Amino acid sequence: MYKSAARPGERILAAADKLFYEQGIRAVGVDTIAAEAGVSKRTLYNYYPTKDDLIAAYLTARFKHIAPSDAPAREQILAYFERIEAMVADGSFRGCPLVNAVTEIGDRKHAAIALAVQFKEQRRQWYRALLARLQVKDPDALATQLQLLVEGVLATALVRGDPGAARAARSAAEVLVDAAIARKARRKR
Amino acid sequence: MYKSAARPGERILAAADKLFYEQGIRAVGVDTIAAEAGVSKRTLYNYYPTKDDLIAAYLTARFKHIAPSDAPAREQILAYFERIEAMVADGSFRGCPLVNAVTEIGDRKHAAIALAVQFKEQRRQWYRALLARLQVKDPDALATQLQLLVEGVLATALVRGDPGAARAARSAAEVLVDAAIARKARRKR
DNA sequence: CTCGAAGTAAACAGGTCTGTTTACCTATGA
DNA sequence: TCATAGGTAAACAGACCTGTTTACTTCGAG
Repeated sequence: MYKSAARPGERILAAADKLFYEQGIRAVGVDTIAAEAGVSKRTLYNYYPTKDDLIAAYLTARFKHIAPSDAPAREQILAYFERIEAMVADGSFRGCPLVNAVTEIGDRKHAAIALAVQFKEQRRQWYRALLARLQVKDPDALATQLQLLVEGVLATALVRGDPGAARAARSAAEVLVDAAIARKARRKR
Repeated sequence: MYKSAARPGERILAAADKLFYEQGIRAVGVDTIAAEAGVSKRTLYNYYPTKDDLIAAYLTARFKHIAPSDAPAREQILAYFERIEAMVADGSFRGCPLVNAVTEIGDRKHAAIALAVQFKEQRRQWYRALLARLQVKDPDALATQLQLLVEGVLATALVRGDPGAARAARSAAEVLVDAAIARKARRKR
């Protein structure tokens, strides 16, 4: 490994990200991560005192906010499904890291579970805000439904390895959103 | 453990089912399963020569066909979401065993992955047949979409532990199915 | 130039895992 | 009666896990 490609902390996190995601949190030992990062185990434990700390850092680092955009709300929502399709299609897709972590961890009090709940809710609020701009009747409920489609795509693509599910989800989202908009229009009449 | 509650083979499978599902496949060792079943490790390995065999048996045993019914197709579809809501609500829900297995296993050639793909497809065909009875335009695509909602509920309930997602999925399914039926009717006009 | 921070390599402790083996026990049917 | 199939209990092999420790090296700032 190239010693000075990046600082040790970053190399460790990059190695953990790669291995945890590809093989699973429980399947990868810290020895393997240290080797992949080109770092001694001592150094690894210097940066992340326990494996759980490294897991939490891995999950935290993976999720950033969606960049806000001025594009029409309906297009933003549908574009998100296309982004997911691209993610799923590139071959290395192995499911949602947060859901996987919840599956693998078991202990409901682990920091990773709270992180997952928090992130999923944040994403749901992103939908909710866009739907509010479309003035649909119940943006909260519809946001939940759109997110169910997203989670469904992630799980299905994990099992089947096929990005077709993402397209199906996009068109389902279209139907749901347009039905909600139509209902609003009908109400206005 | 009561020695003659059932035959060893069944007791082992019951113990594996409980522990694998509650704690995860990787989290549970064969020692633990043998102890829970009240059986020596020797006997366990007599019935299931490797842990992988036991995993495959666990997953196979969990999934039965849906009992065929003469109820109206639309009602059957919606009732399925209510069954899932009940599953999710009882507190011990820990996600879909097949999806969890795929997450935990990693090796795409493991028998469990083929089992998961096969079962999910079988379930999708169940939807497809019901939708064909409703004479919607594209039963195949809609079947996929309904299944995305189901998978979404399972994943979301795993993370959030909340059965509300199942109700949201039910009403989304209602909108999707009714939109497809309406489209058919419009075509006929 | 020297001192200290940060790194390496490698062994170690104590635990768990899968799977095997040994020695013994017990019930049943010929 | 007694052989045998099927069971128990417990130790064992060999691998891998997390986390610690020891002894040595490298390098940059004062």
